[in-house]
Amino acid sequence: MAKQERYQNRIELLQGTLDMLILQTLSWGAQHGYGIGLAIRSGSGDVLQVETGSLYPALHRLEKQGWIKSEWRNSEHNQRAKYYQLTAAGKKQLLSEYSRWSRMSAAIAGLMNPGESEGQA
Amino acid sequence: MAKQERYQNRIELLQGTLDMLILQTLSWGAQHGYGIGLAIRSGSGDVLQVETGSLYPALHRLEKQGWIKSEWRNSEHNQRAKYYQLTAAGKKQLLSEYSRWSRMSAAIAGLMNPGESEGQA
DNA sequence: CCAAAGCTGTAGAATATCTACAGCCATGGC
DNA sequence: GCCATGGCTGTAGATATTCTACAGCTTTGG
Repeated sequence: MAKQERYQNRIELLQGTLDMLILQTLSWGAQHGYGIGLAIRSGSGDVLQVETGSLYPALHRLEKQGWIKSEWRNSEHNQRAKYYQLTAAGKKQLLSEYSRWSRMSAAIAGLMNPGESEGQA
Repeated sequence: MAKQERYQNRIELLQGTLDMLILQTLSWGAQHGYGIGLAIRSGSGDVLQVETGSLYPALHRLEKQGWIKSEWRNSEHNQRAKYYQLTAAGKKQLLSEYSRWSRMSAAIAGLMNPGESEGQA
């Protein structure tokens, strides 16, 4: 590799959180893949965005795990779309992933803001 | 693959945050790799832990980027150790990564707790 | 003298995300 | 009628990060 090319993969999500975000979106009701992507994007104020090349493989993965199940229907726009909904196992999984996320993000926040209880203001 | 074997790679960190955590640790003063690992672990109340196979490659990566620089010294325990310290570029990088982290974790929190301004308590 | 702890390192596996490409259908404007 | 655009699903391959597992050296203490 003559050129090192410093070729940052732009990652628009925190890795490991996509599954949780999909499950959370579905906890508001059945939805198709395209709609899930839009919901995550708009629900985060355009901060988080999922590329289709990440989204669809993730949906297939989650379905294979039994956390979501799908059904072909017609969308609002009269297009064929695969609607997903949470299974009971998926609800459990969502709780579990959220718990892990909470624990870890709190730990990181603690490391990044040490002495937060010191009330230095 | 006859057996699916569901073989979860246990990830004890949120992917993409290790560099930030290392830089943050070094912002408190020069430290060697082994000490950085301990600091992250104890500073997070044992929630976050870095394996040596993740830690040392990360340090080499950061040094190659010019965000940290190293120097061999003797440790408290009279062992040869490579002490790292932040460069000016590293301080900038830390701010940048923290900003990205804050933005994204806030966005995720918003999605996971919709209606937080609804003050239902 | 030897075990345990301190300290650094590499190789290879597993996985998640991205970029880039591909294709189909429906609607609306011309 | 035609075509562009948007809605919708999907795959292949590149890239990056983390982990597991291994390897080796030094110092101190019993």
